Amino acid sequence: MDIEVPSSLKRRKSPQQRRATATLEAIYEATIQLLVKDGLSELTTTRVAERAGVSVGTLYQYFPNKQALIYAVNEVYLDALAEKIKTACTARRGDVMESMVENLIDTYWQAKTERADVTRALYRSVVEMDNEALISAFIARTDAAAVAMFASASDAPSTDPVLVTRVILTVIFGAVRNAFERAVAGPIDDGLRQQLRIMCVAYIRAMQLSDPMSLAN
Amino acid sequence: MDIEVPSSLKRRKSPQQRRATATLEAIYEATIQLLVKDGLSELTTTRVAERAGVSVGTLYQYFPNKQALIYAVNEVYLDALAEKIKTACTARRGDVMESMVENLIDTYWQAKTERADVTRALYRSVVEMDNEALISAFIARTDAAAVAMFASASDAPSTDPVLVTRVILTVIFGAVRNAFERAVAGPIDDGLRQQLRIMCVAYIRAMQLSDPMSLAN
Amino acid sequence: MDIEVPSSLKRRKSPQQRRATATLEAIYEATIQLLVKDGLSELTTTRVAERAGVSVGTLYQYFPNKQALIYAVNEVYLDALAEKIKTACTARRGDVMESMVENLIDTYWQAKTERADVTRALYRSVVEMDNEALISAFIARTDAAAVAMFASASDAPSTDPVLVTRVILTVIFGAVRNAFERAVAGPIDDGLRQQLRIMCVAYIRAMQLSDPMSLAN
Amino acid sequence: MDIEVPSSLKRRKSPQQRRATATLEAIYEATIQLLVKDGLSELTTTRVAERAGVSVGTLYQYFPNKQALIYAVNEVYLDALAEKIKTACTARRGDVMESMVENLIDTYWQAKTERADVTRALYRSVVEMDNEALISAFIARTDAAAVAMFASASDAPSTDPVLVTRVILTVIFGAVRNAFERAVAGPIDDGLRQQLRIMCVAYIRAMQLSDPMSLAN
DNA sequence: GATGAATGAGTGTTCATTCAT
DNA sequence: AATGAATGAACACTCATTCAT
Repeated sequence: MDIEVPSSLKRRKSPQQRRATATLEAIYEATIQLLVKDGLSELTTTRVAERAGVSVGTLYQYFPNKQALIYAVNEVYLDALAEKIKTACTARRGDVMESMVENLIDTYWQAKTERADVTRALYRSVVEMDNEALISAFIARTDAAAVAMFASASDAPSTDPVLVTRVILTVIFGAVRNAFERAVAGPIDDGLRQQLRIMCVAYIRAMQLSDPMSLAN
Repeated sequence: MDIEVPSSLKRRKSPQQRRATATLEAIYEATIQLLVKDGLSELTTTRVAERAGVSVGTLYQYFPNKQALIYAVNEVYLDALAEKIKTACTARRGDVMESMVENLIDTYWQAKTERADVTRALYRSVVEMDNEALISAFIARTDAAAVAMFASASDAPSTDPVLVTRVILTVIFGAVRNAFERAVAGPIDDGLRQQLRIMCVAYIRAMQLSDPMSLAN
Repeated sequence: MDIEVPSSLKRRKSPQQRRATATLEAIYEATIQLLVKDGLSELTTTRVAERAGVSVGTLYQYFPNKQALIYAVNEVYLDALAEKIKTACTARRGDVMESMVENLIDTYWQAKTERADVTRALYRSVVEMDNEALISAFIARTDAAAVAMFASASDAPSTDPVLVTRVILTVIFGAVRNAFERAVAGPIDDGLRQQLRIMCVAYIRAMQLSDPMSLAN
Repeated sequence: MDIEVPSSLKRRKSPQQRRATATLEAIYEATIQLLVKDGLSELTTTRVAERAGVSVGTLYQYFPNKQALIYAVNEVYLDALAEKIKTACTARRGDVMESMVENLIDTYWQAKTERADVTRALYRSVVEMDNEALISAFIARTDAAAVAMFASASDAPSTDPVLVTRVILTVIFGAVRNAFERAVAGPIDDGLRQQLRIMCVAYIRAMQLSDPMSLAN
């Protein structure tokens, strides 16, 4: 189920010096800016280096190839996103299901929405083949965090909590992405968020009702 | 709201002779096959022509540029998909909400799933800029069809049927896409479909209950 | 000195039927129009055929290749021009040198100027290699006509009439071409014509004076 | 009156290192050689790079496109030519008209004649559209230099010195070009030069005589 | 005779990547 | 370590020409 990070995509050197970190940062930022501005097809290593204020040679000191650069940018983005979700999930441990889902939706929505242009740009850039590993990793992490959270719920339905969790995440992640596609370039329809909360809550209740355990109460 | 089809993407000539139709068909098929096999980044016009058994020149007689080819393939795919959904929606007019959603989910799921590799390949190929027009058109058509269907439901909730419809479609389309991303290359988890039905039904019931009209009864 | 017309540039069939003549005419006209409008580099056989209202196949029935088409257009143009000059030269036989030159200048000037855009377009299109044969032929014909005229002059200088003639033609043809280059796109400076007349007349007088024969008088 | 140099034709980088200068030199030389050998229509960027001993990529580092390459070659040629003329004009300041014209003719003739094959090749290559800017610039420079020279003549005719100058240059430049066309591939008829001198001198004398000022003497 | 779809060699141009300085 | 000039494989696309209908 896990997908190995292809070794050809690994960063070349870890930035141990302060200068290196700054350079790396500049390269990331330049990449994202260009992705937002012109899209993946217009992105060239030369252009990235130029905007980052370094030479192509330097860029290649940090990344073995273009692919790895895009991979890294997505990795940073998804890592941060996964981290936010994980934090949010940890904070709600022991709560009731409903507030858990609502919080989950809000966290994800907020994260995706606050820099909509970047979100859109990266949605498009992930297409490249080997980035699948990234997505798998992201999904694995978020699944784990959410499963742990929901399992700790005081009103957790006994029926297959993993399935329920996965369904909820699939719906949230998917719906948000679709919302981005619907809003070609403009702002994301915020009405959807409220409905998503209603829907997920309704789903949880339905699962709780169908639960043999809950009948006992 | 509508996005014009960029004229630069229009097909060059419509096939009027039988031979031309066959040629066009072969080009579409070749494109899809290559997209499935090697992905968008490996797709070259020469390769497509080769596999289609025609010369590059011929390919360019039908499509003004590579972009237009990919556009056309996606167009055919999305048109067929939209048509299927429309037909399914029309068939269920006057039914109750629940069976409508379930049918909608099954139809879409079936369509996306029966040639999973093609679905995946096209999900990836749509990235290219101007294909947004296609997606917008697809969304507009399916929204319209679904709105009409749900409006005809005997138990339609009076509250904002357009919103409800849009939410449902957003969730279905999004969840399915996410499911494809989760299943890197393998088969799509069919368990999700059942849960999606449950969730949407639960959502509809919730909407009906919150409906001021329904309280009257 | 004479350059053979390369056989590969010969027209394929002589238009014996009325229809053929009309077609040929249309092709010539279309070629010139396109040359004027977009220049040689934008000229394609398909485009010419299209504008001429025939199929490419038909065009190739009349011309073995694109080169031959351009050759033919220039040939028609230069033949007509040479003919005009010849006629003008014949008409002035027996006249005095001065009025001969003036008439020659006016005739050439008029011919080149009345459709300046065509003149310019053809100046540019002649570049193509094999068209040199055309120019040589044109020069040979006009030289001959002018030599015959000047030789018949009542005040012809005895010194090398061929040389004098050639010089005069070289200067006239050259100066006019240069005038076209100076007037990038606008009208040709008509002041030059008057000066050209003055200059050629002055030259002739100078030649007559330096003439040993004339000293005798 | 002035024509801007189209920015698309500008050289990409000016050579700052010694090696770069050598490379640029090699590219120019290769272009001219190929132009002389096979003409403009056979000139391909690959061929040029090959002969210059560099890769196409390198060529494109210096020139944004093929057009710009041809432009640059012509520019170098015309700049050098204009410079020669300017120098010659400056040197003769204060002289009498006759020796000025004769010197002008000889200078131009010499410059055009010493590498006749290159001259011929470039005459043909200028055709391409935007090179008009070059010609305009060349004409402007030479006009200015010649006007300044003739104005300084001790026997300058008072009547419209600009017109006289322009006429003389038009005739010289034009006649030389026509001489090249007459001599398809062989050497240029040197007899013409002598006649050109006679003609221009005769013209100047005529202008001086017609001059109201000169009657006073 | 006329048509125009099909051909495919050929061209300009890009851009990821390397490596001498 | 950093640079950026050089590389050249690869690609999209054109267009003169042919030939089956």
